[in-house]
Parts: sequence; structure tokens; C-alpha cells
Amino acid sequence: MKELTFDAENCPISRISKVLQGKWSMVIIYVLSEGTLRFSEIHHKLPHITEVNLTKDLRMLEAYGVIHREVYPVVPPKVEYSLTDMGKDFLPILNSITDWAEKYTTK
Amino acid sequence: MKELTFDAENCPISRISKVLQGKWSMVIIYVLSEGTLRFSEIHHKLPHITEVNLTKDLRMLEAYGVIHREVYPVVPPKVEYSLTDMGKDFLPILNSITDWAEKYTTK
DNA sequence: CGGTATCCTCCGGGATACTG
DNA sequence: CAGTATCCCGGAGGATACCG
Repeated sequence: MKELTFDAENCPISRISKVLQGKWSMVIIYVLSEGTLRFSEIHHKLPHITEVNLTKDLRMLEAYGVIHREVYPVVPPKVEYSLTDMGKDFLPILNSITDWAEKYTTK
Repeated sequence: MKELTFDAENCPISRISKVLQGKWSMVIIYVLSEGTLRFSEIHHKLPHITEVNLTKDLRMLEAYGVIHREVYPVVPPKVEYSLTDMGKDFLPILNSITDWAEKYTTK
């Protein structure tokens, strides 16, 4: 493995950990893996997260460049979320994590 | 991708997310990737984490089966930490995450 | 429809000091 | 050496209500 320092500046793990630390980050990425979704569609798939926190997490993922937010200036409002290339590149990792978790954890 | 439900009971992502949510979890796994380490050695490699939280995280990782804690009944105390098979299986994932973070984030 | 505003609680995580 | 014991604080995340 590569040699790393363990501060947020130089360590890629520390740098990206904020994204993965969110309770809902990975699940949001997962539901967006199937394609573009509107805010309400995401919320419908993830009813356990509140609108406040869904908004917060979506903005955070957007800030990190994982997802793209497209606003259509229509009435009623229409906003679509989709994975960026960065987000799509995370999908195989997410699959690995899922497999790993399934192998070693039990219901 | 597989079909999942998104509660901690049935969704492997949700089930394992606690492990990855910890600020230091992944870095601890990383430093243990090179081999067995004593408490003080881990702490030396990760000086930014307090002993309290290092202890807490180590116990959590142990509870999830990611690391093994071996206590030697000697004076002064000697405790060694190492990765379990589950922990070792996570290393390629950790590498992927590191590469992904390096590719898309900047210092 | 896609959010905000507000309030509240819990706990992750830091700082410091102490111990078997 | 390998932790505990306390104290403290910010912020994650939930609940509810409201808005352009």
C-alpha cells in the first residue's frame, strides 16, 4: 500500500471520509445509480430520511462533485439529481462494500 | 445492482455504514494493514486521535469483527491489535477508495 | 414540488487528568 | 502500557411546520 500521512490535507482517505461518513451518503449514491431522479423520487425511495437532511446530504454530495443538480425553471419546480463521472466511478466500490458487508454481517 | 431495502436490518450498506462512518475507522484499518500493532504503536502512528476515541473505535471495530484484540496477561500490560479475515478483505476496497479519492479530490 | 425555518436531542469527538 | 474518568462542545440528524 502507498505511504500516507493522516491529516485531511494529504491523506486521501481523510480527505474523502466526510462523504462516506454521512449516514445516508452511500444509499443516496446507490439509488441514483439507476439513473436521474427528482427530489421527491429520491425521498420516496428513502422515506426514513427527513427532507432537511436529504437536502443537506444532496448539497454535500454536489459540493464534493459526486452528484449533479439540474434545476428547471418551471412551475411547479423541477429538480433532477444524477451521478457525475466521479459518482459513477464510485459504484464498483459501493458494490464491493455491499458484497463485503453481506459476506461478514448478518441480519 | 442488487435490489435492496434501506433499513439497517436488511440493507448491507446500512448495516455496515457504522463502521465506515467513524472518523478514524478506515485509517485504523489502514495502519493495521502492515501487521499487528500494540495500542501505543497505533497511537504513535495516529497522534491526532485521542486515547479515549482510539479505544472506542478499536472496540467498535472489534465488535464488528474487523480487528482482533489479543491481551497478554503481563506487567506492564501488552495488547496487540490485528486485522481479522474480514478486515483483510476490506483492504482492496480501502485501496479503491484511496485511488478514487486521489483521482477526484485535490489537496 | 422542492425545498426552508425552527427547535431539539443525542452523541461523536476533543481536552485534560488520572490509574491498575 | 493501555487504558478510564470527566467534562465539554459542535454538529449530525430527527420532528414538525411553513413557503414561493
